Amino acid sequence: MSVFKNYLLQKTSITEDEYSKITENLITRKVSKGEILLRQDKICSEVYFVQSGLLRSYTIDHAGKEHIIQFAPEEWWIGDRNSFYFNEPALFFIDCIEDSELMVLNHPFFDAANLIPSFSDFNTKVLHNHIRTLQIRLNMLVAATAEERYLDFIERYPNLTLRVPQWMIASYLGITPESLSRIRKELARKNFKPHS
Amino acid sequence: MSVFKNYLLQKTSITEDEYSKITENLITRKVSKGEILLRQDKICSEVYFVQSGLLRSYTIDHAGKEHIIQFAPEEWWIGDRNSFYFNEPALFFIDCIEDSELMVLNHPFFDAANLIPSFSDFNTKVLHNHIRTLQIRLNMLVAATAEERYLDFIERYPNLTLRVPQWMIASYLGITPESLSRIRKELARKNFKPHS
DNA sequence: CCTGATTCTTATCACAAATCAAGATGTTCC
DNA sequence: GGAACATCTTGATTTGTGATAAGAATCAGG
Repeated sequence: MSVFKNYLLQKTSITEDEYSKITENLITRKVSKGEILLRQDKICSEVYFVQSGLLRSYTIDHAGKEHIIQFAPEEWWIGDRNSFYFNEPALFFIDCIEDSELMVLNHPFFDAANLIPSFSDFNTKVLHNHIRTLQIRLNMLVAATAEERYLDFIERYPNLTLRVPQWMIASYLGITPESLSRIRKELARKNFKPHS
Repeated sequence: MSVFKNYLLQKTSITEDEYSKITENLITRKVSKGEILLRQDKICSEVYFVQSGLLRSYTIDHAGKEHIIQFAPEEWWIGDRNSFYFNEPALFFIDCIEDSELMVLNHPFFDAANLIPSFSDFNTKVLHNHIRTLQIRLNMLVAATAEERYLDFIERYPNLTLRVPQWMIASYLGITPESLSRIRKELARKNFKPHS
């Protein structure tokens, strides 16, 4: 059974028959490290469900510097919901951090699946989850220090801490790799131990 | 006709009859400047549609400092969607900047209204709009300088610029009022003119 | 009105983080 | 195994913003 099927059957009350029907035209895609799946200012016409591997979304500022918005490991959704829904230019890039396998979800899929109330309800839940994630991220950025944001990150995404290079974590936290290195050094000095 | 009725009939294909039916138990609430409508860590059980006036949402950090998340003038929605939907503690406060009149939308309203497809579709659109707003806000915070954020703000919310005190704009931008004052001075020196 | 409170500006000082630079360590791939 | 590259750390310096304080301008209420 695919990761996506297992996920949907577990999270919703969709039946096997309904699942078969709405996913009959779905495809999975294998992508390699470094591959770009969405470019800023392009229309996002697909939302991805990560079956294995790791993706990220990020913007590039006027100075050409990357700023990571989100990581998407196994069983996460990623895509520019705004661009997908409104057919507007995407607000960020999406690319591949590890070789990954994705379920590719397009408009025909959502149109068909949303006819099933249990999927439609679940999709609404996913949207609310997305809102929560963005809101928490926003709160941390405006209200917490770099050190607090780092501690929050390793608590919230413990397995990512080991999987992504530190310069990406720094980018996600909104600081430079040098600053993150110093924060880690200071935490070590204060005898802080991760995973305790 | 209430601002809310006018808004809904204009933005959706809801009929007058349907409107009457779903809103029969709705109430409007008049609130005064300074009144707190939602407290962080409490459950958000109402979403507000602002008919007149101006609200804001904000968090308070560990040091006790406010950070404004959002302004909500006429015809805007405000509420902690996450707390409302998941029954979780709210991530921010909501209070009143100007005396305002609100349409108070609770769970019974949404339960009834979502039975009407044209409302349900519209609600999904509102959620996507919210996601877009949060995403743009996030992008600005991580990728733009304080000056860029200020210029973006006065372009995006020209009428708010005149209605809210500058220390609130500074709080929204994630800087101190002093820093905003310096930025404005510098912009004036560079001969920048708003509303040209 | 007048008074007190709030808001905005300006100045000085301090500090956190960015930048610049160099070295050390680790990884990939031929 | 070694070359080439990427990553992480550390140090020196600069820069932007915060903290604090004080004065000017504006606003609100008795």
